[in-house]
Amino acid sequence: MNPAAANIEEAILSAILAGRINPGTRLGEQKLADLFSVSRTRVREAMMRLETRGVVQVSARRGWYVVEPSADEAREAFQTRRVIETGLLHTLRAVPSEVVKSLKEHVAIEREAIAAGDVHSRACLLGDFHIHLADALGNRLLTEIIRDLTARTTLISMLYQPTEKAAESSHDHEDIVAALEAGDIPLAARLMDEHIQKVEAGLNLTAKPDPLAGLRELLSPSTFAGAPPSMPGAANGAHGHGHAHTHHSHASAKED
Amino acid sequence: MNPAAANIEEAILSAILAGRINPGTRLGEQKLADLFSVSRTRVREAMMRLETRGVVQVSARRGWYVVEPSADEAREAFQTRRVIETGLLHTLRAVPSEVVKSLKEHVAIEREAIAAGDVHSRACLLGDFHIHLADALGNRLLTEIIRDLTARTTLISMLYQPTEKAAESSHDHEDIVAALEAGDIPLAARLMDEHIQKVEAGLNLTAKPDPLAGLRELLSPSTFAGAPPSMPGAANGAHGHGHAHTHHSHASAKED
DNA sequence: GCTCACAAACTTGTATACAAGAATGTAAGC
DNA sequence: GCTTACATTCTTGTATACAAGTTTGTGAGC
Repeated sequence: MNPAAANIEEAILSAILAGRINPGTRLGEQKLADLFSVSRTRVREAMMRLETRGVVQVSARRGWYVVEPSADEAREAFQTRRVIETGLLHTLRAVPSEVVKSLKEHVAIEREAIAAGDVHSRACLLGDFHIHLADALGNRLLTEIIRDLTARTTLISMLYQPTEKAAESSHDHEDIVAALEAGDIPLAARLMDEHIQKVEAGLNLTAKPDPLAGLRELLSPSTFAGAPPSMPGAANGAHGHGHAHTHHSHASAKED
Repeated sequence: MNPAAANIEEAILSAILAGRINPGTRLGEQKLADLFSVSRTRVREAMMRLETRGVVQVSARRGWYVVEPSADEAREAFQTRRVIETGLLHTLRAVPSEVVKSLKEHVAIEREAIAAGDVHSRACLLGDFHIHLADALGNRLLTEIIRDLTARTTLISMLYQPTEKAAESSHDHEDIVAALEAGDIPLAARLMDEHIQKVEAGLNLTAKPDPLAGLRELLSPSTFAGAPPSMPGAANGAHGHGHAHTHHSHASAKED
């Protein structure tokens, strides 16, 4: 595969996994081409690959956009994750001690990031746990599948998750690792199942994603100070920033 | 997505699933472009997508080739299928009666094809069973993942499977459906696990795929009659077609 | 007769030019 | 002042031309 195109692909995917790119973000071909110092051809190649992997979409002659999964797609993604990750644990007969060890280390790093209030790496690490688990088994194919799925669920969380529950997720991870260490694989599988269901249940899938989310963010109170005078078309009720809307998107909303 | 490119992609994928394309087959850009009456650009688009999905590979300035999975990759693919398909069954609490019904119909069609000796559609249907099962659950994402995996395992079977075991596979399918109908989902999951393991065990993964398989086929006895006279470089031992080689590839070797 | 070096043909890799359409800005009409 | 029609600009869609490399074919030399 082309190294340059692979770089772009990987850069975008890992940015999504890290919660640095919001769903709905527009990815212009020329801008990416300039940024990576390659021609549009390469960028298009990377984008088409990402489209196949389900993380971006093209709108004809308008541009490439990071996907904004619908509620239905969100349910499918979570169901698929449950199927695969519990299936993974069920299939195992024993977990190698090195794997348990590296998972414990991962959880420790998670806790550290949470304790330190490091929102950014925390979000990244929480999603990474599952990838790490698959990776530890040495099945590259399965790892890649879970990685793509995690990118999806990360975006979903950013769209539908109203609150942060990082500590809780990390606690779940800890329990799963403990069960694995104790050799109680059915328990681990059950915990994993419950964990993913819990995360899904924490989402507000009835609230449709707000197509204006990006704009609203720009109009939030903190940025009002620097706003240009006499903003035209501020056809809003006068509640300052109120806007009774159940949904709000925030940068590092990833939870799992 | 581009309709023309999507057609090419789908045509190639379903040909693989049907066992009509052998692993290692070369897919020239220009030839495909002529065949589908599109430009190379579109063909390349489809090929890159298929590469992302793991069914073709490009060899620099030589061409695109249908993948020939290594023994390691074969193990990964089967492990992944076991994980996902048993996970799928384990996750279920109940199976809707319509799903059972459509699965029974599918198995009936399988048996018919086998009884009629219809090698071609039989191979296609056997792989289709699993896709059908996923599809019946209405999860498009999961269906697509299993579809791609099935393409992989089909190619693997064509490379490593020395014998045909179609009837056996269909019998397994029947048992699985029976368990589902009886509502005994854990049993169905166990049967599925055993089924996939059995298919994998039926492969000869120690025998390295023969890079000359395609050539050997062309030199098989049946085609010898019409062979051009005084074939140059027939540097073979004089055993007619013997060639003590553990592996031989045949067109419709798909088993599952 | 066999091997090796060179040339020709063929195939993918990449960039670029231009076409087609969408979004935006502008001005005329009511 | 507001709406609507049109022109402009920006972005992707597509094809094509050429570059780069691989394979095949040919002939000279031993």
